[in-house]
Amino acid sequence: MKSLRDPKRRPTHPGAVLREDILPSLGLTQGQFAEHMGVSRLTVSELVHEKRGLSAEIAVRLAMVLRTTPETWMRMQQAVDLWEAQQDAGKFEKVRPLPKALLAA
Amino acid sequence: MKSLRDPKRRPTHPGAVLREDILPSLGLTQGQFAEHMGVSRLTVSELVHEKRGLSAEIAVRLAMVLRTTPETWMRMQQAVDLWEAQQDAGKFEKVRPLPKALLAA
DNA sequence: TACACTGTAATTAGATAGATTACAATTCGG
DNA sequence: CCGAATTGTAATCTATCTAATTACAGTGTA
Repeated sequence: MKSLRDPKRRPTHPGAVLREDILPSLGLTQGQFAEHMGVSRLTVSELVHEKRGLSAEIAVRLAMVLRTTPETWMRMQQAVDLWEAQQDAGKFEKVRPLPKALLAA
Repeated sequence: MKSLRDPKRRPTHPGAVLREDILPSLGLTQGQFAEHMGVSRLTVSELVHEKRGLSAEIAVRLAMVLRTTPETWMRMQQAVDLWEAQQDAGKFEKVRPLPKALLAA
């Protein structure tokens, strides 16, 4: 019923989790949270509004602050990145899949 | 015994897989493979020599050419990105983990 | 030897992350 | 209600990265 990466809707941006789950439940302001992360308030604000991607560095910082693993955050961002790349269908017109025969090896 | 993301060695770069597995088994030159992907020869060469990361766009192209999924390639690159980010231990000195008490919610 | 393939370098263009600063709008506590 | 805190946004700057193109030297190998 639900295929995984097909013409689906845009996957959840990690910033949405910060915005909707983490920050509210912590009762911290963006500024306070930014301080914990050791980044500027603007970095948090733009993340929360999905104006930028979540970099590996930010994933590590989040994991440290929240005492979790960076992989979770990386996975979410990866899903968004992949989805974004695939939107540009035109870019891949010249791609020539290899004949199945060749891929046996 | 083996922890997952600790002070481990650098994870395998996706370019290494191209270099050591894919290209040899296909018997294609870098130039030919680049044509299939619809990118320049240089892009393939630098990937194969791990001079650059594997972007989401390249992951999609590889998946199309090799008739697999882009996620495999993304995961490999993600591991490298995370490892790289964590090398810079100094960058994270000012990070202040939240008290466990606060993270109960 | 001639040709194909490869590694590399230089250059250019376009994106992106992050810092800093600034300002207007909004929210909220006293 | 008012002043302070918080927020959204914009502009600017630096640094980094991808990718294309072009070029050239080395290494094969038929």
